[in-house]
Amino acid sequence: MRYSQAFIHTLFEVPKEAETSSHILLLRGSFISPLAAGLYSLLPLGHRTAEKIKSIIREELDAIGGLEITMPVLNPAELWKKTGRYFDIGDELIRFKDRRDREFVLAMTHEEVVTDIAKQFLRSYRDLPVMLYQIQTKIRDEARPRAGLLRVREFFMKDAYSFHRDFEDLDTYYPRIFNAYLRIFKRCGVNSVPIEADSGIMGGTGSHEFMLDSENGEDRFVICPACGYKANTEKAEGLKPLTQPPDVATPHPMEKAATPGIKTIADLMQFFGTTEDHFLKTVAYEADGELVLAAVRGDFNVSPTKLANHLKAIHLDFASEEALSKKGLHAGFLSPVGISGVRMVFDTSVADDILFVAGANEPDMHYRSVLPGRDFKVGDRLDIAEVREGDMCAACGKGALEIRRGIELGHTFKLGTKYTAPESMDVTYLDGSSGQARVIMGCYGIGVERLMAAVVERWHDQSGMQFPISIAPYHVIVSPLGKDPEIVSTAERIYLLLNSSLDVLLDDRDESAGVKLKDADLLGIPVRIVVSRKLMKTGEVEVKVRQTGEVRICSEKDLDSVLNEIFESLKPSLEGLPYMPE
RNA sequence: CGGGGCGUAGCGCAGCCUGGUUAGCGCACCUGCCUUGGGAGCAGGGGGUCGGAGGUUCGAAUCCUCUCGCCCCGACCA
Repeated sequence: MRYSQAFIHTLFEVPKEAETSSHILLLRGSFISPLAAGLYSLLPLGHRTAEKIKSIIREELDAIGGLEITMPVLNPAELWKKTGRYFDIGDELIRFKDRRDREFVLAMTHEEVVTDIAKQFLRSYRDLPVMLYQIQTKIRDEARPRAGLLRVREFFMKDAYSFHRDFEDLDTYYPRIFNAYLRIFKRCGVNSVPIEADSGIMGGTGSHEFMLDSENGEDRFVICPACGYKANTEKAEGLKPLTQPPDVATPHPMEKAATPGIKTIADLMQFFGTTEDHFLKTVAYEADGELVLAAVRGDFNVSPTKLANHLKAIHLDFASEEALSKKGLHAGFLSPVGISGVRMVFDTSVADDILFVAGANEPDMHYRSVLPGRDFKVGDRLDIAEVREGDMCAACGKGALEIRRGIELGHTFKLGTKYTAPESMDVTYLDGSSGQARVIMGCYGIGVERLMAAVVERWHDQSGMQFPISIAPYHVIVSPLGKDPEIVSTAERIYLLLNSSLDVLLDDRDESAGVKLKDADLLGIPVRIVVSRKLMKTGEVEVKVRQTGEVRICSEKDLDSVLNEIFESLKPSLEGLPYMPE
């Protein structure tokens, strides 16, 4: 392709709305064009890269037996009501009526539709397992799109769904997807970190997120340097040792203390002369409308995600003043002491050997020397606390957990029967012996544009992007510097020679050397071939590798072998990541 | 949804506080000459409902009211 015909319109200046490097560079390189908040057009360069990512995804999924399909984005609301998601999902799901007044939604994923297909066609154990996937538009009315392509409202998602005769088969199948994911990201030029994840509203029995370690990521995950445990902070568990030894040796009886106007933990610490971890922090939530009190040790915070999961709640929110006063409770002085008729959840940090300071369930009053078990009843203790940087790893007890930011590149779920259950879409098959059995599902997603942006986050420098050869819009850019006939004809010759086997961009513009070189750097084309007057004297050309900065000067006839060497060196290593066919 | 910032040419900005010719600058774009190893030079040129609506005024980019949009932080987020 000739540069002058390629619809490339680079920007010299940084668009004001962009702050993240991938956002800035994709805009400056004219890969994308904003339409509205969280909506982008993919321009020719961005489109080419997205298509290359899609091809890699297809190759890897086809290699493990995946079958590509296409499902409609427009879905009848009825289907989504059947699985309950119509009611469980908030404003993120776009709903509307058609001209005949029938309710529709714009699909944000396709579990409903694919399960409907499964119900129609999967009859016998002979039909299982099967994996169907598509690369299709997803629409989500995100509360806050951000960072260019990292979080948008409409995007291409590769969504795959597998169907199995039982959980064992799903467990056997899952590593194939897992490995294919590692291969896909690796082939796109980035290392992904698989972490244990919360499955959220999707439900199910197990889930992994594939993260790219990145400052600009919006997710947080922990990593244990000792045992390698990795998990989303929404799920990760740390040990909860005390900063001071327990104090049951002198089990003072509980006593009430007036604490007029003292509200913050800091003030209370001073008032009672004790440390944060000797307070009992009680927080009120409404879980699907029911008032719930959650108690953690004072140095922890309640994790809403963990709490919601334990409660199997769809909607969890801080309790309103009204909900509290209906039960005669007062925010700021909540306590499990003397409470009844309200559901309580205790964190594992609420230990039996600590004399706590706790609220008194009346204004301006606290108790001191509150002993769990003696002064209030403790049921099961669950992990509902947010993990903190430096907490000891609960998996090995040896490592201090590190918290990292990451970009979620992909997510895999063992769904189980969430969509095939009788109360959902009720999908069964004939198992060949005892009759009907329930289909077990898994689902697996990758955001295409997000992956593109993530690769740019990982691969760029001051001058611009540094695309991995596998997903670069063009493999090679040929830049003739100057208009001498000899320079032009050499560049043309090289272009025609390479263009039959590679994606080549010929910078045929009447631009200064500086402009051409700067643009080549900005666009991040992996290999640049410069033809210049300086080099013409010896009949040579310059080959430069964008990612490494490596420069080779070679004659035109050696170009082929030099390029072969370079391309070989740019291939990602897939060592240890074999296909896992059936 | 809460907090903050910003809307003037394709991009980046000045002008606004203190209202007053034809709204200005750099980049980009077009024409010609010239130049070709790091966003050159000279000359000429096109491009604006100053986000929108209403108001104040003889007169509004500028003052007032409302409104829409975009970005950032947080909440939220199959």
